[in-house]
Amino acid sequence: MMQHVHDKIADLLRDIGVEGEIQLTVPPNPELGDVAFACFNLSKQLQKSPAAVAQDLMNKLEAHHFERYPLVQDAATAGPYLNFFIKTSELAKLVLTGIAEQGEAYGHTAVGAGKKVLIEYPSENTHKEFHIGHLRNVCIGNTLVQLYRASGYDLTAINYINDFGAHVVKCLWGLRKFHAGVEPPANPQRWLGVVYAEASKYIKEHEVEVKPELDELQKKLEARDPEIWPLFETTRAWSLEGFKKIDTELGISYTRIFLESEVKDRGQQLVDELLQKGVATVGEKGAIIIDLTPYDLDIAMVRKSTGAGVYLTSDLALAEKKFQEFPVDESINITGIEQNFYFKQLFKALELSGFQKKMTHIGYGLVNRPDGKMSSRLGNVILYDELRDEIAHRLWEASAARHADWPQEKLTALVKTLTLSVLKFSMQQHEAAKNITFDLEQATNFEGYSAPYVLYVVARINSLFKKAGHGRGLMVVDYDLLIEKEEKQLLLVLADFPTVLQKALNHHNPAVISKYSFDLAKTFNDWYANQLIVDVEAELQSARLALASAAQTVLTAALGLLTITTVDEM
RNA sequence: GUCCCUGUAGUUCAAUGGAUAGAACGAGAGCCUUCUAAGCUCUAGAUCUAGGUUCGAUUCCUAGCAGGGACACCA
Repeated sequence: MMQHVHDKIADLLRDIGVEGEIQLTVPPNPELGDVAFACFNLSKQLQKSPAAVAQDLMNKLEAHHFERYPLVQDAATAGPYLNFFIKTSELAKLVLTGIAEQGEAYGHTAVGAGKKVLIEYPSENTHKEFHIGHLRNVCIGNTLVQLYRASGYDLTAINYINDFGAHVVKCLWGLRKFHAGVEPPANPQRWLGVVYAEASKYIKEHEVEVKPELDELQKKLEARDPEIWPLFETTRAWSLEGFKKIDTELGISYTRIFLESEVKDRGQQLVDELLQKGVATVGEKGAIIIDLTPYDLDIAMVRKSTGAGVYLTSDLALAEKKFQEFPVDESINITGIEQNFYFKQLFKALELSGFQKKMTHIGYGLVNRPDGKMSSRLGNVILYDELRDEIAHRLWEASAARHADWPQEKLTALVKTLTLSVLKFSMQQHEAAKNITFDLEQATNFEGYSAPYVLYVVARINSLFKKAGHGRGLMVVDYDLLIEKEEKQLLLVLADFPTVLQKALNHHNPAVISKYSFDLAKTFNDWYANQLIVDVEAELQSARLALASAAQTVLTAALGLLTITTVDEM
């Protein structure tokens, strides 16, 4: 939409003799104009000062130019810049009719039409806890799924669960050593995480003595030895059920779960094949490796000296299997950035094995605490359940205080939606690839850059319509009545949404959407605080409600991409 | 030791090489006899250091310092 405006201005600039690529930006201050054209490049070509070039262009602008481009109302120079003012009523017509026609599909494109993509997340580990790092993975993954689909891609989500690694061995070992015959508590998935942490700590401190036991246990597990297999299956089911519950709560829907245990044997076969082909070689202590040093990727181990597999072993087979089951053009993995190097190795190893599919790794930043990093071993991880319950508790207090007259069920429903919105927003409000510091106090502050701030605006707009007794159908709107500067600012923000969506996709960064939703809400609040919307005469009311409605549509669409549900009242 | 990422207000974060470096929280001062005050005004407050490239550097390059991560039997 804003692209359309820029195209028109670029056309106008060509009419007055500007050649080549035209880049337009936004002036720092609306007083200066709505769209800026910087004259630095032209100044070089023409051997004139940028300010003189801007002035020359300005002098060439005549009345008939503005007649031909009704979106452009006026222009002015400001030093080296030629700034354009957009006509609010024309912008309103363009933006409001566009949004009314497209609804929540506003901003969607077809750039990915005909392309099949597989996205793999959140890839939990059984027998471990589910903490807010995993939550961030889920939230970012969910949004990328929405973004790809909104851009026309045929996207399939899968989940590769690691149920067969050394972490499982440690947990099972710990269960037998410290909790033999113990009945599991109410949430066994979470309990396994505790046992894993306990076992890891013990193993770290007694490595030399217990190492042989662990190696032995891993061999038995991979051989499906009946001595350990039933315990494995029982406990794995606990984890899988727990994860399924969380996944459902957070709104993930993948079409297939791959388990490491179902591909590991094939992975071992592939290692043998790679040995024969000479891609893999025997390294230190008899471990099997792929030498990636010619590619500056060190050495990748594909089988331990004990004969047991590692992640890479299984990942080779997974790649083979998933492309067989899903004939896609590209496969995307979402994991923490600490695996960036590992994925470079994996992709190179696959390439050397003869794989020729496009594979992308998206690494998201870790979640740290204000007092340092989270680690299972330090026992300071923030668990998903605990965080959710704490946020729900604080939201309940705030909501109950505001709505003393609401029945319990209504409050419960509100708090449930708000809790998820807060969780999801807090995980996506900063650049995806960057580590973030998670502060509970900040996450439970429902003012400013937060989900409740944005949701509040949606509720406010509902309230406006309720007060006006006005339907949402296509209103007859006199766009000439929208003349206030706050209205223009709001229209400009609305017009920018399609660009924002593209940027978020290109950078694999949901924060672009979060930031936008906040900016839009803030721009609306500025208007709301300065202009009456309902308590004005009928025609003006229609025009303003149409604008409010568009703002609500776009806010809902933006939040929808973040898989955040809005509320009617709060 | 090698490689990757990051250094911006007290704190958490923004800023395709461009105009006066933006927000939010926190601090201080205000605004509900107008549509939801989970809101809105106003004030104070920052680019790690030293060089370089450029008309112009938070952004690009080099070096240093600081933090994080990864570097074959961990996941």
